[in-house]
Amino acid sequence: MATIKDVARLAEVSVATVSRVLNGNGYVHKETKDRVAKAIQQLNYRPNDVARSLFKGRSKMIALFVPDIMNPFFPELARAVEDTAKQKDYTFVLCNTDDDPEKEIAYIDALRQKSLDGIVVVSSTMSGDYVKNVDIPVIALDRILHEDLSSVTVNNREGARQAVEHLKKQGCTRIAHIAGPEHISNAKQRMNGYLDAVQQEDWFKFSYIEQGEYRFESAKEAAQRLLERHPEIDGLFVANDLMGVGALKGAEAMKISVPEELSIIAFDGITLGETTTPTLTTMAQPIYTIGSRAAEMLIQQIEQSDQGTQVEEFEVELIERESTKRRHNNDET
Amino acid sequence: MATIKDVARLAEVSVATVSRVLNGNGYVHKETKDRVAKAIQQLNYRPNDVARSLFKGRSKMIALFVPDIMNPFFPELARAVEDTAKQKDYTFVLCNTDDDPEKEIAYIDALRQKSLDGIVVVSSTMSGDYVKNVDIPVIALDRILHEDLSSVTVNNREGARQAVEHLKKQGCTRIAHIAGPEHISNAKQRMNGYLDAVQQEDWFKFSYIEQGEYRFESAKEAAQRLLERHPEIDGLFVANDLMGVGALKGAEAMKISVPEELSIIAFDGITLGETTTPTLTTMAQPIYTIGSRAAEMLIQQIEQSDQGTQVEEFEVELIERESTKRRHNNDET
DNA sequence: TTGTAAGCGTTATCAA
DNA sequence: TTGATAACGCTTACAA
Repeated sequence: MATIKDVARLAEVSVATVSRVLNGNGYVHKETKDRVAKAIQQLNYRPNDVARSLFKGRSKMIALFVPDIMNPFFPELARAVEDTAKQKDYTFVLCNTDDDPEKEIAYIDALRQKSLDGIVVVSSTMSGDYVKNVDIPVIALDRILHEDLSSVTVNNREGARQAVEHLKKQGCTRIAHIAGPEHISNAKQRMNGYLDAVQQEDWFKFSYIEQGEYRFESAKEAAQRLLERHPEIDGLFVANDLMGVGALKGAEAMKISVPEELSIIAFDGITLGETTTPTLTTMAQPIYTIGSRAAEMLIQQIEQSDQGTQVEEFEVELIERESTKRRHNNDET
Repeated sequence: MATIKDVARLAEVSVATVSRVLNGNGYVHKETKDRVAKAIQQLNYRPNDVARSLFKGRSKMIALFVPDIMNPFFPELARAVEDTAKQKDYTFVLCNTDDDPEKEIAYIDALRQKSLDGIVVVSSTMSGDYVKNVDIPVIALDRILHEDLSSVTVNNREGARQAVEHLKKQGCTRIAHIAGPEHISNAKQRMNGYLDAVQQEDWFKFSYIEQGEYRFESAKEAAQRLLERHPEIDGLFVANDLMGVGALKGAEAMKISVPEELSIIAFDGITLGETTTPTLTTMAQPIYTIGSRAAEMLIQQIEQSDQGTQVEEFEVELIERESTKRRHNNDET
């Protein structure tokens, strides 16, 4: 690979001059600039980013931390962050943390040694205090980590409430909930939204809530327990689509037909919900948008560090599919 | 961040000595070594990888190129490569190429500037000649790019043949195929495997093959065209699971019940096939294994560049699920 | 408008 | 067994 010295030699100027035309800094005579440009062309010269990074202390790399890219919610987020990174000329590093704080810290350590410039984090396990002491910008995505850490999320609580309202509108009269882990902020918010919508109903009992751990199998089992215990349930709000699909399977296993006997609505809007039978009604997040926005925000903070804490919340949107359907016993307009 | 100089000063030695204890090179007196170790501890010193990279011309970073991480086949591969990279102390860069040769080249260019050490590539569009001139190790994964480029794949042709044999064993008598893009090596191999199994059957016609482009929608339409044109079809081998799910949906749209009237088997073994109704029978690749193996191979080639071209082929395995079932009209033992 | 040279944080060569 | 120092390729004072 050609270096700046080779270019300088060929163009018969000093490396400083080459550097100047490279970066558009300082004055450089039109003619010499052309000479340098030609040399760069001839040698197919590309500046060495490592040398640049060493000098600047910055690498033009950002990372995305996700629990596990195999969870179908994360690929779209990853795609969004990567696209945005590329567009702004950053390299994209992907880290699977398995929600393990030690791994998260180990990654941060390792990446700091490479002068990583910033991190978009989907995590519920990283200590807020720890994050605050990381010396590069960090944006929380999808889950809130700490009050005064910048974040990009959706209106989970209100969206959850709307999901339940949708079931009511469809005529459901006993609506249960399969929840995500309480230590994950969005799971808690979604449960609160469910409670907002059902708590004053006289039929409501806390045993209408089951824990599904944001996992397929676990949600399938939760659905079965729920339907066993409460055969009167005719509506189910599931805290995310992955579990929603599990619930679909749970109902299927119990020969309860969806949506005829049981309506199911979930949350997220991942494509998985389009491939099941029946397809899954859901409160869709603008997944790509939030990922992309988080990356933008991060890069902005990297490039002009004066920014304070930024918090953005996007709205979810109902996507009606086959797993919910109007009940006959409720003929309101 | 503390530098090696700080450590040297604190330990009252030269930077050379610190470097020696850091890397376990050369002789260093036990006592001084301890002193240095203590200084490192006290300062919580971490060597600057950028400086190291500059000196060594290597970055301890590898990349994975995939067409699109949102395609459900790739996350597991990405996970495998990332895990392996981490385990060997490499940083993992993810690139979505959209099967666009220009993007692929642009990525390679950009990453070479960062002294990237090697690439695992899933691609059908990158020019083999181009790849051969890349000056770092490249391993092709899942798809073969060029005869003398190291690769990790599965026995697509034989696996496909077995898939069709399975349908036959289940009693299917008219077996069609939804194929992937012919320019993708594994798609072509799978089609050949299909042909191996059906070409001498007297019922076989080339119009039993439809193009599904490795996409859900497209496969759904292909299935509908196929079943419309050839209502006698009672078995369908689909070149990958994503399309298999599309085919399931196509049959559903036409009110053809699977597996009662039509058996469907696909290829890949992604989890998506476990969530559909009916669940999808498939020839499962050892996805994690091949990803992990490709990464290992890559790192091996990086660290001892004497290796020649290595080609490894893994075997696929039948996973029977609900979309195939024994036909009554065939009672062989 | 251009060049010289110091410095970014390492490693490795050579001498002591 | 240890220390000086050049080198990796770049950017940016500072000088000219």
